[in-house]
Amino acid sequence: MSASTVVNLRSVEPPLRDVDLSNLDFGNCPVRDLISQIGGKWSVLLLETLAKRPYRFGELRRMVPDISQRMLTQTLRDLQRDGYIAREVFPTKPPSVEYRMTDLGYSLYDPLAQLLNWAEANHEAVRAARAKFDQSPD
Amino acid sequence: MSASTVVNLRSVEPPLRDVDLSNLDFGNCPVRDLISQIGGKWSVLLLETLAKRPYRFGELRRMVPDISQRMLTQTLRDLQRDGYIAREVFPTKPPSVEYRMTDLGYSLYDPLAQLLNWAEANHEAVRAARAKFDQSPD
DNA sequence: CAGTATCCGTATAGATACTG
DNA sequence: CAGTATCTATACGGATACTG
Repeated sequence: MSASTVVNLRSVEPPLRDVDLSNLDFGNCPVRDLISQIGGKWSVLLLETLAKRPYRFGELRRMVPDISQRMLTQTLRDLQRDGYIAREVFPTKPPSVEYRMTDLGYSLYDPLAQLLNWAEANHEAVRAARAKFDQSPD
Repeated sequence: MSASTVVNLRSVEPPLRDVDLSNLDFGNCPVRDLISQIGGKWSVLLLETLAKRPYRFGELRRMVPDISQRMLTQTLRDLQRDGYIAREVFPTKPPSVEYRMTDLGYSLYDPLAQLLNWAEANHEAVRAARAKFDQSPD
């Protein structure tokens, strides 16, 4: 969890380099901070949508019909607060508001998309594992 | 978010094409499925730990002191159910149980680690954006 | 159009006590 | 040692109604 975290894929002899849980100090842990944000029910979906192009509030509502107005507002505000998306108000009559992804948002979306690809590619394996476990928990 | 979703990996330039929200069918959405699992408070932490080497239950408890016994058990079972980790019981006296990462778990950990690296590298930017927003919400 | 405000049910997680 | 069982607090998310 430290900055020196290395992806060690082969557990040969233990390099035993600590995951450094000593200063995992939640609330300050950037990883949990990120995960808990994108772990929200709608965050990833909105990031995916806005990665394509900017959208207005009402457009987003129509594109993600299952979301309630409340959750759309809240999720957008959270994403904006963290700097992933920007909100621009056009003083039209009636007012319109546009949301667009920021550079920071795009930089997040790059590794995030790789994770999403993994999910797409491997969800069958996961479902299989799950079915097997539910049948006979080892 | 459907099975036909194609996530474009271009790390450079024009971000992304279709997301295909038309038939996003939650409950079957592999992405939400994954995100909601690793979105749990302890999943990522345990995956990181077990990516290093196998650990026994008690060792995990000591390495992640904040976790309750209940949540440790539950999170480990969930991760096992999805096939990310394996559980092996040694009929010693008293019994000992070892948890280790599976191949599927390692394959997940690869893209996941990239996301974690992003979090480490950019959490200052996020914190800054957040502070600015809290001071004067645009 | 793009939000707020309010209410309420459910899911998630912690504390504590007990067990094969 | 490695868990279960129970109870409880809170966070998350949905529905509905109202507004600049």
